[in-house]
Amino acid sequence: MPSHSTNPDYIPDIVIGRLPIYLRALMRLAQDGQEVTSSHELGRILGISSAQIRKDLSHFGGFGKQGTGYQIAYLEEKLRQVLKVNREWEIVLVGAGDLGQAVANYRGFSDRGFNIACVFDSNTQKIGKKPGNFVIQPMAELKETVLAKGIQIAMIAVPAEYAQEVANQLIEAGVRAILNYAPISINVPDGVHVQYIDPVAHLQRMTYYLK
Amino acid sequence: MPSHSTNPDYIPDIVIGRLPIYLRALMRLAQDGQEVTSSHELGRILGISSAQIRKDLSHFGGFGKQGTGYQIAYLEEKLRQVLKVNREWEIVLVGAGDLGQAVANYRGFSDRGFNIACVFDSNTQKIGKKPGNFVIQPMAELKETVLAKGIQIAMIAVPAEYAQEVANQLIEAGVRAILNYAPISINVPDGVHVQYIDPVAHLQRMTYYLK
DNA sequence: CATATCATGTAAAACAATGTTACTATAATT
DNA sequence: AATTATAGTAACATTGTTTTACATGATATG
Repeated sequence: MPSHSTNPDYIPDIVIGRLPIYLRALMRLAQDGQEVTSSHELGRILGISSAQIRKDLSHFGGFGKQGTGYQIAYLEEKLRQVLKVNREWEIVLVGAGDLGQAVANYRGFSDRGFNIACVFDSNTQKIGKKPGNFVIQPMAELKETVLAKGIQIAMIAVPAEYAQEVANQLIEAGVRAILNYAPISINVPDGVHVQYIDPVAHLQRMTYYLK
Repeated sequence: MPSHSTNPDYIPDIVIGRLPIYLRALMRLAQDGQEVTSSHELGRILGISSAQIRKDLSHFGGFGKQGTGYQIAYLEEKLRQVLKVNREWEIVLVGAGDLGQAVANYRGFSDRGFNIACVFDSNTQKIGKKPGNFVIQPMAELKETVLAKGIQIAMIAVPAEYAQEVANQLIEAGVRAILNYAPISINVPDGVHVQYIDPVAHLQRMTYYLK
């Protein structure tokens, strides 16, 4: 997450983070049969100011039409291009415990262009066919398999104490983006991106405001 | 998420959001048998500057000792107090499909003080005993049950098209904090907090930087 | 015991993000 | 033709966030 105001092409990560939210809203509007929307409507739906939406989008070009608004299908396509999700991505999943199996079986990934291409676990008893259609492979095969497939994205669903070591191996195998379900922060070199899914952290963030 | 610089007690939400991360790191250090840490060590572990950690903590008082650092157990306890997680919280879960059942069976919640107290689903065929120890109740019983138990926290794991309506019913029943697993933004009145779990949005945020 | 080192807490400064306003250009509607 | 709606842009003000610098106190060392 570099910044460097010296680089005019630099776009704040916080802006990138809002694009999937815009995309999600556009998909919903499209599904409801709507063809055109506006920054005001999007803002109302998302609880974001219309000015901010226009400003965010203007980083990437003019996608709307003055007086009319945005063609939903067109803007959706443009956002997919920007986010590079106008293609399918293969993912490697490490960890086939309860959490890992739930992640493997979650339909939302393949529905939205992310295919789990292989699953690894250190428990040799799990090697073989287990959840859904996935053949669980031993960790020893990770590097070779991931390199061969050229996979750049990983999900980690192992106990916290193993997450860092797993991350190291993944990075060794060429992974550049990690979605970490383990409740622990991991250290990665520059150029590798990490996002965290920790539902309990989200809950704890809200309890502050309760009672 | 109000601000108002007129209120000296106001603490930025982004600061609140980092406290669970600090807590998570402290728990790990404690588990490893360590008794004392410092803002520098925490910063190194978390990839956050030590100054920011000190500043964040200073909002709530002086928890450290100059020259020494922070007693891990003490700081952990203080953070729990601030976040109000030095107690157990009951949660209502709505949605008992694949995702809802996976959420219901996830050990991480009860391990960290969040107990799923009841589960609702609109599919009458699911009413009865299904996942883990949870008896799935019909939506018609939601308001009465949640009000009677005084539950303030909910998790939504229903298809996106039903999420807003479910949220409305939950808020009617007194819920003030919602963890939404449905990939859609929901509108809530002031005083109700929402957090989102959308793994695909996290992945899409990272693909921008790939290739 | 004096000195060096380490670490917190905080004030000030620097930086970044957001919101506001004003404006132009364009499109659709009346 | 006039009115209304909207995007896109720029300038600005405001707010929020992070970093820097440093005074103070604690600990360790020689």
